[in-house]
Parts: sequence; structure tokens; C-alpha cells
Amino acid sequence: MNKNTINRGVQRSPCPISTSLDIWGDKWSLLIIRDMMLFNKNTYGEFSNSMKKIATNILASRLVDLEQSGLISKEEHPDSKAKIFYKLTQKGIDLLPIIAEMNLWAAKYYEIGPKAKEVNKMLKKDKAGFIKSRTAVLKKL
Amino acid sequence: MNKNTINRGVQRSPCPISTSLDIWGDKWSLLIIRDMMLFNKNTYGEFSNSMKKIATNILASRLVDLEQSGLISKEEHPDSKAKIFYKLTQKGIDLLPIIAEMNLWAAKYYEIGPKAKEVNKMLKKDKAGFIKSRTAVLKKL
DNA sequence: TAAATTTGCTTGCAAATTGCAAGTGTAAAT
DNA sequence: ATTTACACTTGCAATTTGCAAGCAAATTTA
Repeated sequence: MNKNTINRGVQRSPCPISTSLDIWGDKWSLLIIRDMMLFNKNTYGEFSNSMKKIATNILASRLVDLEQSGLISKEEHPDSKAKIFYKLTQKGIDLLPIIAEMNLWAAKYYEIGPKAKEVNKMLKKDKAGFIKSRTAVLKKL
Repeated sequence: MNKNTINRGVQRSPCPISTSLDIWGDKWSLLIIRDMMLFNKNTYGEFSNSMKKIATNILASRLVDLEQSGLISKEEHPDSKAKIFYKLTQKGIDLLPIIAEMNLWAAKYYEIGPKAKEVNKMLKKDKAGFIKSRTAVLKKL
């Protein structure tokens, strides 16, 4: 068993910001969520390939953590039994507004890549619409 | 000089989520921001007292980090030269929508305290209004 | 005005978390 | 039947966080 799991058993305080950070406030968890949410990545290999600098043991333990926190679930992959299809739960999908605001904030103050720019453009045009349509897509998985 | 400073020199990738996490994606930075943003805390002592479990060296280095990232600035305290008045910059104030969404998300899935509940109530009633009026208050400091 | 207290830190060391490189078992492709 | 793909695990090093103590300058108290 992997020993890199973060202590997410107890909340540090009853503050929602603190609680949120307890769940996904590390360097990698939210990037996995982002990959699932915006870029249709759903397998260990896709995550590993997308976040090239993540250590494989950390990726593995984050997937366990996120599943235990109820943000993602493991499903059978339609194409192969060797693969696992990771899927966002409703609780995970509900992080979309946070991801959206993070995109808007960072885009205002930093250079961002082309894929993020596309998302940013849609968010600026119609944030609520983007969240709604994206939510619908994710629910159908 | 304190050696606990996080390496925020280079972005891991041009992704806005990754960039955001590089700036404030640790266990404490955003709690300092929250204290300034929602609860009118502005000094080292107020932060230390509010986040009782934060180590003093970590608090000190986070304040340095946040200043270097341009989210906060050091000002003279009106009451005393022994105190330092930490103030949110525009870049810091612009994190308010993220803080707001985090409150809404955590309140949906976890128990939160009374002060957070008040904020939550206002956000549910009129999110845009809350952000606007709070922004105005913070700018006047 | 001298002593005690408040304030915002620093220092040294221990504990926890993350990162790296290599390896393992099962499923699928050749 | 053998090689490759996939999802991990393992052991150890490096980085980050946490704890306890200490310290200088400003302020309050006696």
C-alpha cells in the first residue's frame, strides 16, 4: 500500500476555505480534476502524460485520495480491462465554478497557454453557459 | 533570512490552474488571504491568533511569499509603529470570486462554522453584490 | 525612567510530504 | 509465445512543514 496519502481525516477548522484546501489544496489534485473536467482525460496514463512532472507514486496516491474524498470514482473502461476509467462525481463536477474563477484570475495576471485561452474566451463570453454545458457533458459520462 | 520560502520563481506549466496553485496552493496562503478579505485581519498577530495551528516561521515566510507574488503589500499601521498593516493589492482582491466559490462548494458538502455560514447566506442571496461591496471595502483600506 | 510586555519575527532541529528511479503484475497486442 | 501497454508499488533522497525556543525594537506599566 502506498504511504503518500495525505491526512484528510480531520478538518483543521470548520472554515470552508480550510476544508477545501484540506481536500484538494496540494500541488496536484486540482490538476487531475482539471484534466477530467476540461480536457477529457480519464485514465492514469492520460494524467501521467498530461502532467509530465508528476511522480507516479504521487499520482497514484492522489487518485486514491480523490476517490476517498468522493470527488472521483473508478469505473470500467469501455475499451479495455487493463485501463481504469476515472470519472468525476457530482461533488467533483461542482468544483467547476472554482476552476473557472481560477482560469479567469490567472489569465488576468499571467501568460497562459492556447488551450487555457480558449476556455478563458468562453468563460468571458458566457460563464454560466459554459459551466452549464460542461456540467451536462460530465454528467453523461 | 527565512529559508521556508516556496519556489514560486517558475511556473510549472502555462496552465492557469497550475499557475494559481504555484502562487497560493499550499496549506496556509489562502487562509491569510481569507482573513484579510472577509474578517478584517491585517497584522501578523491577528493572523497568528486566527490560525492558531500555523507555525510562526511558516506564517512569516508566507507573508513574504504573498508580498513577492504581489497579492499583499506592507503598510504602516495607523495605531503603532510596532505593528505592520498587511493590505490586499488589486491582484489579491481579485481572488474574492475564488474564495466565494470555495465557500459555496464546501458549504454544500461539509459542516461549516457560524461565521462562514453568514458569508454563505449572503453569497447565496446575491453573489455579485457581495463581491462588489466587499471589493469596495477592501480598496478603501 | 526602568522594567515588563507586546509585536513581528528568526533559528535549529524533527516530522511529514514530495520527488526520483527502478521494479512488479495483469491485460492486450504481435 | 513474447513483447508491449497499463496501472501501479517500493525504497530512498530532497524539499517542505511543524515545533519550541529565542530575540530585537516598539510600547505599555510601574
